[in-house]
Amino acid sequence: MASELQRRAELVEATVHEIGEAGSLNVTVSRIAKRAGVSSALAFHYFGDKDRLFLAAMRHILTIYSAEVRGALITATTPRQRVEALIRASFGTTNFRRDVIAAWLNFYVLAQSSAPARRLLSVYHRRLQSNLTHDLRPLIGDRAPGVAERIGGLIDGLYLRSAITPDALDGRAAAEQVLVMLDHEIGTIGDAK
Amino acid sequence: MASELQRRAELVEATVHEIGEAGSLNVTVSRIAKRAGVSSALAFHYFGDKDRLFLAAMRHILTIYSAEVRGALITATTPRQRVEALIRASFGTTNFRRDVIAAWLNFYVLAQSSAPARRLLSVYHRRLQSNLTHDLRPLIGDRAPGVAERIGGLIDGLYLRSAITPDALDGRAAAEQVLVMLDHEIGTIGDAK
DNA sequence: CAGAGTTGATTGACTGGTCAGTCAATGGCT
DNA sequence: AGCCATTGACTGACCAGTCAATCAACTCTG
Repeated sequence: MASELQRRAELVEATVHEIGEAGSLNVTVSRIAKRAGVSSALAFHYFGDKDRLFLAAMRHILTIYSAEVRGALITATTPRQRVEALIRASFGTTNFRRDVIAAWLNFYVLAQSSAPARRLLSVYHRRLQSNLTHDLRPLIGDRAPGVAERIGGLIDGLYLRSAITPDALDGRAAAEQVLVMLDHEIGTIGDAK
Repeated sequence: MASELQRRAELVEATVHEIGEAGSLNVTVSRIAKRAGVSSALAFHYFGDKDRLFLAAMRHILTIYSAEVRGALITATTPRQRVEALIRASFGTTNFRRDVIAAWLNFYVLAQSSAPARRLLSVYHRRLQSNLTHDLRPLIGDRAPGVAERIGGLIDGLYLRSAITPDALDGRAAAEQVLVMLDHEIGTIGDAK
């Protein structure tokens, strides 16, 4: 017998994995449970229903992402380096695993109809926005929020594109593109209105 | 009795509408057919299966979008105006209908697992990229492709965000953000590497 | 022009399969 | 004994896709 925490973790991992294989949320709880080596009834026992299992999986992904961001930030000293770290972390290897990509895309879809998903998504958005703004402010002052919004938007957009067509644009190239934009935004006196 | 073309159009419209209400592709063909005022068997008769019905719906959306782009372009004379028209059209009212947004999001999800969907999506990407590059070239020469990729990426990213959280960022504001970026990219001698 | 044949639109009823969620029961650990 | 993990077996609902059968319009022919 395993502890509840172990089982929950295994089920969450299995959920992400299955979503990755299916490419959608059309995944049966039975398959997820089988991959985790338990019966579907146990999944229901621990998570209540399918939706909450998905949300737990997404929370898990966000937790890993946060950890990666923190890890990248500790080696950065200057504000510029910190911004770069934030950008690079967004296109890090973890985020580009096939299953994580699938989870993200479906997460966006789910956010349309599920308030809890929308809340969780806005947590990510606010955190990224806040991180970027904080480190941009020493560089460009009051223009920071606007620039942060554009950088965040470009990150999301390029992530989306490289997720679907990895040949046309890989994670490294996408990060470079964002950095180029950063240079243009920082090196200019043009104002964000 | 109605003509095949009429019925196909009605079914496609109904499909988009139902996807919008559900927020996902979990829509039964029966419901779609009912909304179109026909039996589900007719939908299968005309489209073969559910997937092809969805793809037809997405093609329809892309067609409308293309028409809107063309419409916006005819009143534009300078390259700069043309680029602006492209950007504004992407955030036009049609694209921001609830059901169209839902279709787009699910389209991205589908593109992961469906080759036809992926092909269709890449048509959109290439067209946008090509349009942008074409009109940017007179302004910035060889930097055009890189800038076009960033602008396209920012369009997609901000669309995504304003689609999910319309309060935080509406279509108009998103378009303005892209235009600000355009100014920074154009008004700078910084190079895209 | 009557009516027999043809073609395409349209459907109701059905099937085979799937799946979320339940529940009573089992088995191990303390 | 009591608690928690765990499950097998079920069910009630739902759904994609099929099929054989109508129905409406049009055409050809005598």
